[in-house]
Amino acid sequence: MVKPTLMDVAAAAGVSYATADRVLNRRGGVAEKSVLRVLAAIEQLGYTRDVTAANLARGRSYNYAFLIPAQAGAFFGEMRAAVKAEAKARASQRINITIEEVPAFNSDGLAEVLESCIDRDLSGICLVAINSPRVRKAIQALRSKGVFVLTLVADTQSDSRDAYIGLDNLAAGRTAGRVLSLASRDGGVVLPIAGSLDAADHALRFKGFKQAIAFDVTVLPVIESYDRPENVAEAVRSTLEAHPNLIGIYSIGSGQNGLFTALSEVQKSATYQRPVVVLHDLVGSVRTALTIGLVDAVIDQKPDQQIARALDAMKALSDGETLPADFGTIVPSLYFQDNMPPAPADGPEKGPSL
Amino acid sequence: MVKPTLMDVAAAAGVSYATADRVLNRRGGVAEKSVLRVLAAIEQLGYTRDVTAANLARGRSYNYAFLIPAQAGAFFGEMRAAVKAEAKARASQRINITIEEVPAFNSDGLAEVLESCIDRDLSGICLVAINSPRVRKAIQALRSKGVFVLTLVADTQSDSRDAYIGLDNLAAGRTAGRVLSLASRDGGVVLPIAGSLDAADHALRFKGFKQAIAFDVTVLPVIESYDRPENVAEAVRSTLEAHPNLIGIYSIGSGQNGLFTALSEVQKSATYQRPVVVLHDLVGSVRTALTIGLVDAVIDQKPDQQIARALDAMKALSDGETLPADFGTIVPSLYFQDNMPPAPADGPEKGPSL
DNA sequence: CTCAAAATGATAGACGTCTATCAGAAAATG
DNA sequence: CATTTTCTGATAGACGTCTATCATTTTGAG
Repeated sequence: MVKPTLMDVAAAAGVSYATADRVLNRRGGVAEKSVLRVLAAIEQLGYTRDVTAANLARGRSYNYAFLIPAQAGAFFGEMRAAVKAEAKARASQRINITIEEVPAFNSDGLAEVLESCIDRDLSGICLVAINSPRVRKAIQALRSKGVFVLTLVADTQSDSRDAYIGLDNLAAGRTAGRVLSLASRDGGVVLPIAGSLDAADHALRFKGFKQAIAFDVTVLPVIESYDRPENVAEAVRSTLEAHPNLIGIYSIGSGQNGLFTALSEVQKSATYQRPVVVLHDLVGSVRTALTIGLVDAVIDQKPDQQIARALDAMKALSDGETLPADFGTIVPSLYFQDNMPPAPADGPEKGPSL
Repeated sequence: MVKPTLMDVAAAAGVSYATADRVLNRRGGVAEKSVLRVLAAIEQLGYTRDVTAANLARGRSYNYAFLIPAQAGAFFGEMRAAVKAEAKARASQRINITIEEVPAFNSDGLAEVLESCIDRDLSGICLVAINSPRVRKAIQALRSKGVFVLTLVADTQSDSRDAYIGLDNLAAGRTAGRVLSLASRDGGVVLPIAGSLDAADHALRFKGFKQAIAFDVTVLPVIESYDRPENVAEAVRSTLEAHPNLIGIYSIGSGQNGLFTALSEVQKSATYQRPVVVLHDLVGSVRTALTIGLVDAVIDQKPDQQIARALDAMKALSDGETLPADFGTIVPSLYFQDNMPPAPADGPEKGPSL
């Protein structure tokens, strides 16, 4: 009834512990027939190795590093908090996690940190990728040392990392399109605002958006705001002037503050009916805007789930497993003010360790 | 640089391992000042006990049972699959999970199984509750033996279990209301169909629905289908006849097949524009309906996440931690055909254990 | 049959913790 | 001061596995 140990397996197979161990850990030097008997015993008893005991014996612990952009933006702040929370939660499982701040939008800075990681005895690294030759080279160097490298949020070339954990941006855009289509049952005009269509993620979101938008809805030419709030605000104002019957806005990127400014103007003036607004990432300010009804729907990429997933992935890789094909794909979540998840708690101190 | 052990703590505190151990495990018989020094050392070194080693030494393993209704319904089938998947994934962490089939809608049957669990050396039980005195009594008996009891999907009285993991039904209803409000910008008529308003979850969903629905939208009297497909189909047909301009339908409960039948009739006849349809639980048939565009939005309670959450909760309780207040609250997910999560894989065999 | 090569068995020490026991030291009691 | 009581230290064996070593048996080749 109890879980069988390797001793039980050996006994069942009629061999010694040593031989069973040689088979289990592929040490070689075992006769074919013994291998088969051990494998059969494993199968028959339903033996699974007690990984915790194994790690204990091996003196093994998992060391992972997260490189998170040191950006003012709330998004990476939440991400960092999520990493800290997971680090605390997994500390007792022999998983050590460090967070490295990386200068934002700076491929050389990123590469430098990556290069400094090479002799740190890490088993895995998680980074928000920036595509540059030097970064790719640093990643390659790490991987050839046996370090698993995962990209998070933003990807590199798919053959230069072990996995990518990130939002399915096409699905995200499609979802936004669907919402605005729902809202414009009898046709209408909608405005997409992107940071820059040169950014792969924004381009993909926009593509999905157009795919899902209903045929009788007019999509205005996309405005590129370069994520500057004043550009966003200006775009909203002038579009509303030109199209007083504007039904919806899809804000593909950042610069949300400009959006909020313009929208609250609209809300005060009774001239227009406020358009339906869909935007990304349920960070603090967005959460507020959604709560007070300044915007309608938020597409979230669940940073906390991403880092949990990333850790699971790194652990699985470290344990020699292979990841399912779509393991890293984060399906976008759609939140209204009614189904917002609770804000991430800051310090849920758990009591003194038992 | 390495993780400190209890030995290190003892050394730092200037006491023996035995004393440090006495403090850590609250064995008593330690002088106040020694306690303080040990605690200080723990604090200073940032010591956390290696739980895996502790469990190993204690010969402790976590035995949990899930009681899942043996219902034909796809929902509990998915739930069962999710339990199996988690069981496999955690087998190597000294967590043993068994699934007990329980007759559906049968409080005595449930109670019987519960009663049979009492001498099974379980540390936790997870069940889909049915409110009956006998069930409550069985739960109490278990809890007084130190077994943690969690309710899943359906709750009992809140003081008679350790935690409830389940959908926030009010938020779910509100979300549905929000979607249909979005779809009826200039007012309109919508139809809610429930299984029975006597069921707490359906009542709560309906309440949320009414809360969130826009003021200029007319909500028809709720139809109670008792989850019978033919009733649902009939309700849809007759309502469409009476209200050809019906904008939306919110199916609060089950009996989805009747809904699909009626809807595909509508789709074929060109008489009406198909109303916007919101329903619950992304199980197989619903997934198909969403994919082919027979329905528009699905509110899901993420059974796989629920069972993962339940396991985390039971483990935390077993480890003497206390759960955060809203730990069991599952926020409803809203899916369109565009952001559906991948269907749960059946057998993602991982390679031979390392 | 002989001898080397291959396969197997036996076993010890480690990993970090738990539990238990026993002896000795320090403190409190009268 | 003698005697309890309370506290402390030391240590051993266990948990399930890994790694390593050495001795022994079996096998296969010549």
